[in-house]
Amino acid sequence: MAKSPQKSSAPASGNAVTADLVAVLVAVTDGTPKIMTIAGGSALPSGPFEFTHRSLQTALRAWVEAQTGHPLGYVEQLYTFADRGRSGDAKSPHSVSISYLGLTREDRVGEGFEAHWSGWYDYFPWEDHRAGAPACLAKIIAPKLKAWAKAAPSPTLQRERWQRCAITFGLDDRDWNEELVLQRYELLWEASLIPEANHSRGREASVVPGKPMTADHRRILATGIARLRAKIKYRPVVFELMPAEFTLLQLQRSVEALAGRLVHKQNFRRLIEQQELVEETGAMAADTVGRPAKLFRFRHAVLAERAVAGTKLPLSRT
Amino acid sequence: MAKSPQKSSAPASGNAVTADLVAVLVAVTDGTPKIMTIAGGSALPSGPFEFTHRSLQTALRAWVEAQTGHPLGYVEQLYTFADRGRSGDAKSPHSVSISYLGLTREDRVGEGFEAHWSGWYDYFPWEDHRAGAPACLAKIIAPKLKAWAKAAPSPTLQRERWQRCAITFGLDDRDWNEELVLQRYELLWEASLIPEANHSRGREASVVPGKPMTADHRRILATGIARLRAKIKYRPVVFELMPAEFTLLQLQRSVEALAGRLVHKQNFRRLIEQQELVEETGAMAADTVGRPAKLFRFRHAVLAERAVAGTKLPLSRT
DNA sequence: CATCTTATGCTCACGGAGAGTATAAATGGC
DNA sequence: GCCATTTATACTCTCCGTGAGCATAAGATG
Repeated sequence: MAKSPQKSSAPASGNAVTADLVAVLVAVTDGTPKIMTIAGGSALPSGPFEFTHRSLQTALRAWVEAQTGHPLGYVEQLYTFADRGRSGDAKSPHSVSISYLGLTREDRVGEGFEAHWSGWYDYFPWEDHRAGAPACLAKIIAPKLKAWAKAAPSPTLQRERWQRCAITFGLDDRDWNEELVLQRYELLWEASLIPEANHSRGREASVVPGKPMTADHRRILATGIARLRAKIKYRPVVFELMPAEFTLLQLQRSVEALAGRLVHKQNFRRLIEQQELVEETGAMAADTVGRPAKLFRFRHAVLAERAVAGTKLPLSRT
Repeated sequence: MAKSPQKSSAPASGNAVTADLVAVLVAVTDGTPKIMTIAGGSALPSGPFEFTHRSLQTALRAWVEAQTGHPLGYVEQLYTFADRGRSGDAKSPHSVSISYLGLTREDRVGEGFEAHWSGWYDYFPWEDHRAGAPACLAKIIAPKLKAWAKAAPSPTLQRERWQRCAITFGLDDRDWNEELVLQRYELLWEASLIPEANHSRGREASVVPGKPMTADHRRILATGIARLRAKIKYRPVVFELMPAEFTLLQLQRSVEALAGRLVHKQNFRRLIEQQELVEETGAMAADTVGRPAKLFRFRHAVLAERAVAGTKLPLSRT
C-alpha cells in the first residue's frame, strides 16, 4: 500500500496484477460433505477472472452453472490472497486470488469437464468427529505435535506451543471446537507436518494423514469449511445443500456431516421446528427402515420474515 | 471466471488489473467511534498495493504505522470488490479493491498527512441508538422508505418492500438489530435515498441525512462497522481500542459506542469479570466525578489460554 | 409375535441472561 | 459538616434456553 490517492496516483500499469478466482463448492450426499475438485482431486476449481461479468459473484455463478448444469444456491466470498510468494517466481506478474464458498444441491458435473466431487474429510481426516475423535488424532497427530512442542528452544516456549496445540486440537481433555479448522491446518503447517509446506521437503515421512493439494488450495478449503461450520449455526444455509424434500433425520445428518460431530436428535428437531424453518409436505419418506418419517421442505418465507433468520443448532458445547 | 487452469491458461497480461487497498481504521475517543479519513472526510484512506511487501496485511500495517506513528493493533480483511462499474470507464484497467478493517488505540495522525479522524455516525446518523432511536429515523427515513414501498408496482411487492424495511430498520415495533448496518445502507441505496447512487442524480433533495463519500467508500465503511459490531460480541477486540489502563465504565462506553446501543451496567461488569478478560492494575482512576473506579488492564494471556476467547457482551436482545 | 429401527412427544434440571435493589465511596454546593 | 449527586460495586430473583434422558408410536423383518 502507498499513500492517499492525492499523493501518489501511480500509473495503474505499474501495479498490474492478475486476478484469479478459486472456488470451494460444497455439496452433501448421503451424509458425506463433498467439494468440487479438478486435476484428480489435487486442486480446487480456479481460473482467471474475466471482466466480462458485472461482478465476481456473477462470474462465479455463471462458471459453476456452466460446469455442473445447476445453479449455485448460495455464494459467499471467503478471502483474498495476494502474498508475494504465491506465484513462486518473483519476476512473474503478481496474482491476486479471490476465493469463494459456494453451496449447491446437485453433485452431477456436466459432461466434458474434468471436475468431480471429493469427500472433504479426505483432505482433513482429523476433522471428522462423528464417530468420536478419529484414531489418527491420538495416534499420529498428537505425538507429532508433542514432539514439535518439545523442540522449542526454551521450556516456556515449549509449554506455550503445547498449550496452543492442546487448545486447537482439543487435547488434554479439552473440548473439541469444530470451527477451528483453519487454525488446526496452520498449526500443522507451522509444525512442518503438512506436505505443502516448503520446509518439509526432504522429510516427507514426518507428515500427517490427509490428501494434499496444489499450492495453498488446502488452506483455502480449510477456510471454507471453517466458515461453513460457523455459518450453519446462525443462518439457514444447510437447506441449500438439501434436496427439495427431506426428512428431519436427513437434515440432521447433513448438519452433522458439515459440523463433523453428532447432535442430540430430539433437541435438533425441537430447534428446527420451533424456529419454523420447515413445513410438512404431507408426504412420507419411502424406502426406509423403521417408522416412516414425514417429509419436510424449507420455508423460503423465513428469509423474508426474519432479518438474521437464525438457524440455531444444538452445536454449542456438547 | 473461466475454466479450469488446464483448459485455459490465458496469458496473464490479458487479465491484468490493478490492486487497491482501502482501509477502515477505527479508534474510539471519549465514547465516539472514529474512522480515519482523507480528502476532508469524504474518502477512506486508500492507495495502490505495492508488492514490495510480503502480504496485504503487512503492507497495510506498514502504511498505517507510517501515517499515524503507531502500530495497528488488529487487522482483518473485509471484502474484495471487483465490479466492472467501479472504475467507471470500461476501457480503463480494471481495479480490484481489497478492503481491510483495522483497530488502533491512538488517534494522533503523523505530521504532513492530510488524514484525520471523523466520527462514524456522521456518515450513518441512523445507526446511533444510544439515546434511543434517532429522530431522523422516524421523521425522515421511515416516511421515505414507506413512500418507496408504496411505489412498488403490485400490492404484494409493496408489502414485501415494507416488510424488508421494517425488519431492517426495526420499524413497526420490531427490535433494532445493530448488526444490519450494511443491509440498511443497501436498502437506502435501493430506495435511491443515498446521494452516491447514480440514479438519484437530479433529485438530490430526496435523500437521507448522513455525509456521503467517494465512490463506494461509504458501503465499505458500513461493511466494516457491521463486522466490528458482530466481532465485539465473541472476540476480545474492544481492547485494541482501549488505552493500556481503563475503568470498566470506559470499557462499557466504548462497547456502547461501537454497538450504538446501551448495555446493562451490572450485567456488563459481571460478564467481563467472570470471563477473566481483565485484571486490576491496583491503581484507581483520577480526575473523576463520583466514587473512583478501579483501573483495569486487558489480560493478554486470554488470547493464549482460550481458542475462541469469547467476549460475551450483554448485546443479545435488550 | 418378538425384535429392530426410526420417529416423535414429553419432562426435568441446570445455568446463563436480563433486570432490579441496595449499599459504598467519592465530589461539590450550601 | 450536611446533603445532593454521581459513580462503583455487590446481591438477588426470575425466566427461559439448552442439554439430556425417558417413554411411546409406527413401520419392517424374521
